Amino acid sequence: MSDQKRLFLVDAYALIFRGYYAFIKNPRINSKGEDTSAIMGFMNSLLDVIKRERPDHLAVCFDKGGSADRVEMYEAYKANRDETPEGIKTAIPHICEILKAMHIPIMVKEGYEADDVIGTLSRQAEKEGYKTYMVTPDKDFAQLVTENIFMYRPVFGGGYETWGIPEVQKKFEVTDPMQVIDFLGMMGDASDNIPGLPGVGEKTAKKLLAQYGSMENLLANTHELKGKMKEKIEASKELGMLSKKLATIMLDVPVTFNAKDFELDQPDIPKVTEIFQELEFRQLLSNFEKTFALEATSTETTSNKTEIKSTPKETASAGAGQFSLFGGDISTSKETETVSEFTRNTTETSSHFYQSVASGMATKLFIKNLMAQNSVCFDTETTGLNPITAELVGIAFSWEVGKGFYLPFPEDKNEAQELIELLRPFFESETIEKIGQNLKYDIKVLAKYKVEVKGKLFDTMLAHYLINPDMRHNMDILAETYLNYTPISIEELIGKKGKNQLSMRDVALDKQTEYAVEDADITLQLKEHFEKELGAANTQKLFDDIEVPLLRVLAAMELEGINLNETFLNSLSEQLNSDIKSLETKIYAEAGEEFNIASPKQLGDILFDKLKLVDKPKKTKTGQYATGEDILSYLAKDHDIIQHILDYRGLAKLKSTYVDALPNQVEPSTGRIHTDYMQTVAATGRLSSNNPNLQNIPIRTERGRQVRKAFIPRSEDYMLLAADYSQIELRIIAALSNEETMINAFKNGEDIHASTASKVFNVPLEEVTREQRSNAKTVNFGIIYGVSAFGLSNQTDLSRSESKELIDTYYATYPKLRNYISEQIDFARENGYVQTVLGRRRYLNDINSRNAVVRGAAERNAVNAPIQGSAADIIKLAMINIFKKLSTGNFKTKMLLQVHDELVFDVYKPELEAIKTLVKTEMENAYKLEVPLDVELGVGHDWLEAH
DNA sequence: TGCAATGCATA
DNA sequence: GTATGCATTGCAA
Repeated sequence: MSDQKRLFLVDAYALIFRGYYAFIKNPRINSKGEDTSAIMGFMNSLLDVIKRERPDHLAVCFDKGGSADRVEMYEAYKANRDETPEGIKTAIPHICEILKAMHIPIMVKEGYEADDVIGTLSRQAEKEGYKTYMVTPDKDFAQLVTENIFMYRPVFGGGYETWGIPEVQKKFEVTDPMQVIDFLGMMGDASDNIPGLPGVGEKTAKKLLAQYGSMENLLANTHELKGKMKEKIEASKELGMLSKKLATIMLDVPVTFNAKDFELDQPDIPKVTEIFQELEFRQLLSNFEKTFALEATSTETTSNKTEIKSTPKETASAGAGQFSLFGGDISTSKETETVSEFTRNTTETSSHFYQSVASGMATKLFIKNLMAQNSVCFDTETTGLNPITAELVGIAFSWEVGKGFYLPFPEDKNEAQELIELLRPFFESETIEKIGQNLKYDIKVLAKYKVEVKGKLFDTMLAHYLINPDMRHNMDILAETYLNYTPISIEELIGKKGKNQLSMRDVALDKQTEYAVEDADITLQLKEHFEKELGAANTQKLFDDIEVPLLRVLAAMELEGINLNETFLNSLSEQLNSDIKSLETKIYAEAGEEFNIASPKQLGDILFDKLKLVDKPKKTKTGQYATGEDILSYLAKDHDIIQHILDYRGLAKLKSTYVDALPNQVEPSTGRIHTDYMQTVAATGRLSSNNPNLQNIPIRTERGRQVRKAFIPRSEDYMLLAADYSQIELRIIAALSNEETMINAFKNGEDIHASTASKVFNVPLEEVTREQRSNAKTVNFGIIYGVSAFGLSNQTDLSRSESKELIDTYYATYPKLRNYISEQIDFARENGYVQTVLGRRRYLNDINSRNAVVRGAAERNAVNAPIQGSAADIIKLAMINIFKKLSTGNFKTKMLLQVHDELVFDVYKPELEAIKTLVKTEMENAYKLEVPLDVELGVGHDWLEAH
């Protein structure tokens, strides 16, 4: 190895942005509501570099105040950059503080970019005999590469690549790295707003460079070019030279490379520890400690450096002769400490003991051991994702971290049932707690084997939903976030989805075991993690009293499904088809040509380019003409074609999304539609429904409403009952704000929108016009969504100023409502979250954003989330109570659907009166507010009639 | 084949 | 102005 000294220069902003966006779908938010994604991302990269390369010398370089020289040359330089995201701005001071504590020099020079600082330092270091590595993903740096200066680029998916001269030559098709400047100058750079030569992209730039070698030479020989390109380039010679200058990294920044200052020495460990703890970087802290602890030991030991040892890993199969393995003595034998590794742990790097259990005696012994536990994590493996058709392939169990067992299931149905019978005492035990990730799925699978899962439940997915509802809750994400562990991916096991995907049944037993037990093991670890965090506030109660009991309710509703009148839908489809056809003919005639009406792009071109229906049409953000419903509605009265298009769209949507789609969703084995309720996706606490979505079946238009006729009771002996909360969100906001005027209106059973209109427009209740009521209704809803005059005027015929006036009068009428709204916003500012009546939280990181648009959105969330969320809490309570009564009362009636403020039941006719009372009582009394809750009931032979 | 953009259904 | 899910087009890979 060369003993040449190595200097690493880190391009701070580039890594910070990269880190920030790596977490963009899943931002890291700590308990104080701070977005720490950028800090985390940057620190991960920095520690990674230190750990991998152990540089002798290291500095981190920042931009400051942009490049004065470049802006002087070209006003638009970097002008199109979006404003730096809030999460990055707030990260910078933290990062600087950490770097200081780590004794890593920060290099900045006012008026220069990090590129220039790095360029200058690397040249200076080169003269002093250093090898320099520029740590950055930014390709622009390639121009600086020499024999002694390299790029050290993080690559997607982890790891780094080093670019020396040969790599740059290959990447850019140049002979000398300096030509990268010409290359960038020619093709331009959208992100830096370097214009480049018009019409020249990457391909052409490479070609020209190969031919002419430099920008100057190209511009001097434009006579050799041909056609359009010749014209364009000759006309832009100045632009070309300017672009080249802008792309050139400066090498004469007034900074000095002082070797002594740049030496990497031991950080101030207590200080760094303190900062990391403050930011709640548990995993990062341990990485940090390992990174520097390792360095300490490796310098102390004189013996040859020991690389990280390979890890013990055991996948054993317990045959009948190995009973003792169940006795619990295994932990003493092979287990060693988890390896200290910076990178994520995986099944390859973590010590574990996963075992499959053979049939016969081994299984019996295993179950005996299982029954002796107080709390067990389990995970079912099946042949597919649909729990109604999926068959059990195996079940994994774990009750001790790092250890678990896998019980494979025979393919033969009778044998499988025999095996599950052995497990019945476990699943139906009231005393053994069951832990799982998305237990609703496992419960549904086991229900097919007539096994009920009883006893206390702990669902890690639900737990995390309450802890941080804005995140996603896949096990893989949770494992990576909280355990720094990457589980075996299902794709690794059964392949990408599509043609050649295997079934779990086709996977070798040892692989099944590794995968399945790993899931159970991880889930168990996550549980230990989350149960502590649930302690905060009312979260534990919400978990125990709402989400976990609801899981069983939802499982039952989903298994039950709902009956669908397919014959009816088929005839509806025919009708729609002929109507669509005739509209199509009319539209083509009016447009003078045939085109795809469903394509917004083509439609826009026809309407606005060809027919020129409007002087200056509105464009969407992608530059297309906007053809949304709101836009077209304005034009409808002037042009027949518009109304026809709107009708066409409506019918086409109806047909494809509902009338034709629903019959395909009927489950053959039950003949019914089984939706899947997602309990952990809506940040406010609502449920969502998919495959199919039964929460958006049409109702507003006459035509659409017909689809509801297709939802019918299970048989002649049943009727559908629909129970709706009337105005629940308005009642909640009235109650929470303690606005007496509104509360009294509800108490008196008034028509709330008319009542609001009467007060706001100052007319007697009987004289409220339809228009006044309608406007009052819009404002009432607007309040729930966090009104603005702008939004209101968009929704009504009112102008912006009329809207403002209406809102002002509204607030004057209901002063406490206004107070409540500002209280919510203040609360969010102070605490970083808002909460529902049951204490369900929603964190709002942007509430203090300096960006007014972003902040405004967070403020509307602060108003809406408690309202929408409280309504969700209340109906969840009602569902749990009703479900309980239906079971204990041995009713034949089943709860089938939930649509946010509505419940639908399949009612056994003899039970109708009892059920009506039961449902209304439970719903209206699910939660006590200052305002009475009101539930409207409807009964019918289909869902439409029930309304 | 997968993804973003657009549009639209519900509460 | 809040919260979702899904069909379609059209482009990228």
